[in-house]
Amino acid sequence: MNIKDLAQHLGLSIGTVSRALNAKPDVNPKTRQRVLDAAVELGYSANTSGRSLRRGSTQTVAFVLETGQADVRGGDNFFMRIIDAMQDALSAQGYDLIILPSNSASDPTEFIKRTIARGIADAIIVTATRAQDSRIELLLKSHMPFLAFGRSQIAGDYAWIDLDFEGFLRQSMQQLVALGHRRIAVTAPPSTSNIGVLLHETYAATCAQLGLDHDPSLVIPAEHSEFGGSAVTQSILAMDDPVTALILNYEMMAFGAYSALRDAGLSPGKDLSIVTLRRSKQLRFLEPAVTACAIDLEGLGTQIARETLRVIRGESPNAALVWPAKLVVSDSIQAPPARA
Amino acid sequence: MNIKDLAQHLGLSIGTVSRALNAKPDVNPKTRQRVLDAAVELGYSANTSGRSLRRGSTQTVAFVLETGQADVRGGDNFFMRIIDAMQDALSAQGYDLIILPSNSASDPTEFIKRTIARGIADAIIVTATRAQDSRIELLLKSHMPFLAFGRSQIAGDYAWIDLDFEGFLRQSMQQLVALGHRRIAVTAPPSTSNIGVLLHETYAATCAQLGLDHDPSLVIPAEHSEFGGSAVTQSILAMDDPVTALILNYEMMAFGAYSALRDAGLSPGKDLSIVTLRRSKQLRFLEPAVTACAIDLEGLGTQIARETLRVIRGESPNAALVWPAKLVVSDSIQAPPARA
DNA sequence: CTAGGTATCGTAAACGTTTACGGAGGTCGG
DNA sequence: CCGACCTCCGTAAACGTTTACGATACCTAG
Repeated sequence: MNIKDLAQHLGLSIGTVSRALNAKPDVNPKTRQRVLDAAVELGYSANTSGRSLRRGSTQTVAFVLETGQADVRGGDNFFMRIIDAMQDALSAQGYDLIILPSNSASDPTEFIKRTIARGIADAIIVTATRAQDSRIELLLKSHMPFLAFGRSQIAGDYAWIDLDFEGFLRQSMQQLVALGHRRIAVTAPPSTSNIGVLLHETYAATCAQLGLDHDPSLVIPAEHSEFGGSAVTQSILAMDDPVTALILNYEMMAFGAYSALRDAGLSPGKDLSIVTLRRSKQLRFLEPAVTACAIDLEGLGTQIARETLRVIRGESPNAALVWPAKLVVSDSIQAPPARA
Repeated sequence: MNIKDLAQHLGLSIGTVSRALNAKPDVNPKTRQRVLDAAVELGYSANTSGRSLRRGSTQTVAFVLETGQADVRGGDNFFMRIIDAMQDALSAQGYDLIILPSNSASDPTEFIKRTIARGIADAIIVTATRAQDSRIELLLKSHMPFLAFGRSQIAGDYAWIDLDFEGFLRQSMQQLVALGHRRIAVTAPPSTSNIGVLLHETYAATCAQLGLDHDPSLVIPAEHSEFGGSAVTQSILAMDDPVTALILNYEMMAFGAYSALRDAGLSPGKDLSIVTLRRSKQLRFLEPAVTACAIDLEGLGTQIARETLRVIRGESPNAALVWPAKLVVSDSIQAPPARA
């Protein structure tokens, strides 16, 4: 079912049919309607290869999902909810969204290079960004329109959007200090990563602001998993100078933290206050309810789509965008226990 | 960076360059190597549109992910692990994998129709199949190579692969009966769905086989979520004639079941035996450890990829394939409590 | 030495679209 | 009544590949 078949069936030339389908001006309204009717009747859709070859654009946005990342595997499908919203926003503008799984077996940078060269999409969205991210350097050098979901330390004029880790940590610490906590631990990725740096800086600044002693060793590296949560909790319980609150930068760690506390005969909230980054469906089954941020994932998805389209169209995009996270307090944070 | 640029840079014609890149016979081994070296040096990859337009095939498999389904949202990224393995198996054969998110906003059948017409992939994999699935009818009618991940009641010659729900239920009931259970409940989707029908039939057959009274009302419809798990548990606890074991056909329901039992002052395993479909990472934090099936998701992914390639190549595929699920017994099933 | 064969490469057509350009017919003002 | 303009449509080139076919140079057997 080509455009040629469609044209023959209508007794028209393919040029006219194409113009009719693409709403070009110089075609008789009556014939245009005839063409449109025949198209839906015969189930014609323009062949993607032919169209994008001629147009030089694919009308497609590629979302590169690093499937090996812990953040993808855990959680209540964080990414799927974002992608759903992106899909809606993009298709409203005539764009398609495809997800490209980049697994750990292949080099992420090579994957991006190949994706650019193949010309499969008009823009690329990269996730799981790192501080020194060669994918971003590559995208900048190749002048490929792209958006980074997650910040990086690569200099240059490009758009990125990320969650408000800073606001999350600041709000958490404020709440905890208001309850009387003085020694607060927070998990972080290794300090070489950009999130790690950000959390360290924010921790120091907030300590100063709230009048806490700043002990950098309380920013504790932890694996992004349930097991990371239990490991960091155990290490905290073994400390000489007791910590009374723990802030987790990945929500699934809460499962590990709760179970480590129970194994030690302690109860979350009462013996150790727990805060985690994002409210997710699974967390609702933890008792007491865990204090976490409400993050509008659907809004985030549409925002990502919008920014990406602006990059494609060459409009000056919001170069840096921090997506708000609003802390919702529950019973997992309480006043610190009386000193033994 | 066209093939033309590459050819000019090498002082060759584009025909020769193309033949060299595609390992065609009539090209000098020395020039071939020269071409390959220049290609990696200049970062050349064949433009997808041009190639697939000429070839008539895209060397791409599209995995249509129904992002609105509960099974996608829950779990420890069931699909991502499958997709990872598919990716490896497909790229080893020179194929690419793209994921097409089909969200609830659009009609799934229209989405498939458009995907076919656009000619974006050589084969389509559909998920979240239903008993009467118009997508499968459409794919059959259009002669598009496809594979259904999940069974359906649509007649026709097509390949599908699905988890072994039947074996799961049979193994679970055998174990439970061996422990002394006589009244066993099992959750199921509405009986109009194919899984619902399958579970009903298997339940009846296994009851007969094991000498249990067959009470069809013990196949209980339940929502595929944590809340579905707690709802069904509560309804069981309210029964006059007590049920001593509960089999959950979706793993995340275990969270709900455990918390409902705790709320009633009961303990899982001791007061009510619990079995669930799949071992997932999150479940490890439930106490006692929940009895569930080990399912080789990576193997499943490679199998899906293999079958899809066979469909594309017109080789007779394994039309129907049930992927094994092996029950791993833990402390969540125990002998039934003495009758009060 | 020549005819035929082989190895290697260039040429050009084709895939399905879009779009600049031109042409035929009709309308209208002078 | 005639030239100018507008409306509508067909023609053909172009996008980047692949591949059938032909061409050249070289080699070998007779």
